[in-house]
Amino acid sequence: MASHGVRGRSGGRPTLEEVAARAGVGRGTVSRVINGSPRVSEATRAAVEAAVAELGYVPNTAARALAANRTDAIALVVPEPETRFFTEPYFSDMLRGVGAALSDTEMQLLLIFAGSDRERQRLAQYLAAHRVDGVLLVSVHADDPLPDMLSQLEIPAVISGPRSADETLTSVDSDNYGGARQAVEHLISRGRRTIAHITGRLDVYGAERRVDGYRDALREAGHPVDELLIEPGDFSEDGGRRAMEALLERRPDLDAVFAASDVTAAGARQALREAGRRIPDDVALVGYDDSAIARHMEPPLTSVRQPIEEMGRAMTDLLLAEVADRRPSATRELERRQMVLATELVERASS
Amino acid sequence: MASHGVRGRSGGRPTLEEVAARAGVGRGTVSRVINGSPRVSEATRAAVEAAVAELGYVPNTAARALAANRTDAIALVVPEPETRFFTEPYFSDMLRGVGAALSDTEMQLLLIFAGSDRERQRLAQYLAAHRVDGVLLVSVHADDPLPDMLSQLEIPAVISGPRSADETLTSVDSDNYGGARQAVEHLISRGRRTIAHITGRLDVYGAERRVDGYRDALREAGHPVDELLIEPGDFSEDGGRRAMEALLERRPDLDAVFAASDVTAAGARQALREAGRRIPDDVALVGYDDSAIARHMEPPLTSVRQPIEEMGRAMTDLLLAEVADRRPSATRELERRQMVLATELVERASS
DNA sequence: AGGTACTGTGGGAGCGCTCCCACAAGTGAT
DNA sequence: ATCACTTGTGGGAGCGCTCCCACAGTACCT
Repeated sequence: MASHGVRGRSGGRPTLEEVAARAGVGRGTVSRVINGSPRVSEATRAAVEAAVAELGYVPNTAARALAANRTDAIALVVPEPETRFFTEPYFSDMLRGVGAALSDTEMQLLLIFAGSDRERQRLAQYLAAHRVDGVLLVSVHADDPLPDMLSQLEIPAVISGPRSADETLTSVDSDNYGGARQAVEHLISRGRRTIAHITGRLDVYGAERRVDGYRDALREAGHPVDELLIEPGDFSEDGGRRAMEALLERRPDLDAVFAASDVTAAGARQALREAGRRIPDDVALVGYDDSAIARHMEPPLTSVRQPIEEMGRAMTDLLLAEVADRRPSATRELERRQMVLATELVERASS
Repeated sequence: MASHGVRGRSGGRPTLEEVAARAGVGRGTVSRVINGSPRVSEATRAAVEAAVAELGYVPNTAARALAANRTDAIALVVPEPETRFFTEPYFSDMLRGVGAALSDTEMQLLLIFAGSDRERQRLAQYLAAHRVDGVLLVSVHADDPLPDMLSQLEIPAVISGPRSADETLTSVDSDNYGGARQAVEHLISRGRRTIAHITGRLDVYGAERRVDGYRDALREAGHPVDELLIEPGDFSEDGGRRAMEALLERRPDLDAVFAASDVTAAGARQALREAGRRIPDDVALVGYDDSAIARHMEPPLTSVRQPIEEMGRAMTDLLLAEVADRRPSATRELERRQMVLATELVERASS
């Protein structure tokens, strides 16, 4: 209650003003040194730095945030329940990349889960309060209102996996098209002739691009594209199994399958087994994601690896650039950017 | 819905002052309403709330933090590399508990990894800047300077697992002593007579307490405590195996083992197998932690479960209480608290 | 000599809040 | 009537920064 008046002028944390007095310069000069402005003479800079060290000065983030209208923090928003976050290696890889990109920055990372309605409510409040300078968005569903909310609030955001070909947000994605081509070209090079494709959920842009890659790879190799060899799946194991059954019925002569995810491939594998087809002898199988499933499948699954950690790093770099671009000092306008990272085919025994 | 119309000065967000003007009251009154002070008449409160809604007012966190000298955020500090965080269920359980306790609060949770030296450096800077109101500390090693740093900075902190019997920080722990007793009493009740104990790292307080529990349980059941039956381990699988080998050599007549962790038990199991002992027929085995290992072991391992999620919740509640206690409005001084939560024996086939 | 450009510096004016003092108005006791 | 409270309210004085304008000093032109 008695905390009125001079709040421990001797015991409290030193302020800019105190550092300035100690160094025998003005407040503005100390601020310039702290913020690395080039407009300070070498001698002055040294004096200020000495004073900072002597007093153990640490800038007050709140004051800075208030005056400069920034927070020096970005959020990684995961619109999933925490469980998935811990279960799927995707997120930990992503987090590692983000962390790496941030490690030589002043930026603080906030991890925000928005799986439940309640959490989403909180998040909305949080964003409305502009408590972060930017947002990294991963694993966003097509109809999620989050991206638009961010646009409206004018909060810089980068999304992993654009929602469509003309995504308005800056995005980073792996080369779904190229990855699919790699898979199919690999199968062709192994002498497979009748290559089927079990797609992902086609309202996911990436899944669509994989179909495009599949088609073009066949076409360019001079193979006809038979629409009967394309069966929609939904990234799930069950979907993979059903799709495989349908394919076997329609084209029992197929000798290879490219599945849009490892999980889908696992489902397809079951259906193949039940139909008495051997992998890879009768039918070669290729998945997508190079997840743990791929390594542990029997036989181990050839799969397309996405550079998730790199994606995290790239997303962060792009976001930081956008954030920097909003600062008063910035001049040029950044154009919309869509970055695509190369995939890699990991060959295993299934093909 | 009206929030688009009144966008006034260069797209800025409404301020307290603007809300006050709109509601026809003073700035102080709006502040009181926002902060739920009881000293506001019903009519005024309603008018202010209407104005807040109409303008879509959201408090500026930075301004609040600066004026009130608080951040409305706490950190969960994990002094481990990220990998462990994602691998061990301990952390996700803990996080769930913390999240639950925070969910009806204004508090924001920050997740901070401090595994590498570099990260620790950052953390120190972060804490020095008082960017959080309080800190939750999990998995702290005995010689970690972090707790002292927090005391010095006068940042409220709660630690999971006290470092010693007279831990200076508020702490939450599971009942290591009681858990060990449960394990040993269970073995006794199953008719086991010669019960060995493989300890954890004895510089960890909790491990020490488990030894105490082991001793007391035997003593109270009228069994002699044979020091030759106590073999130090280090929580690792390899340590468990070596300890088991030593024990088998010294006391080949033993018929039960209480291991200080599931991982240790896994190591012990290997040594037992190699010595041709059957579990549980020849030797009963009990672990500690009730981790995934326990469930998947062959045979499934009886183990002592710690209520980790509850611990997270309790830690958070205690921390919030301490933080509230530092606020200017608070009067009473909180005493140092050490909370201990009960464990539960999960019986499986190994005993 | 004056003009025009820099570079480096000090410090005023806020940023949007919270805290607290002052004070009006109401209540009930003398 | 006065006094002593209480309740509700307005608004000043900061919190510790950043931004930016003013201005001294120096340099290099015409």
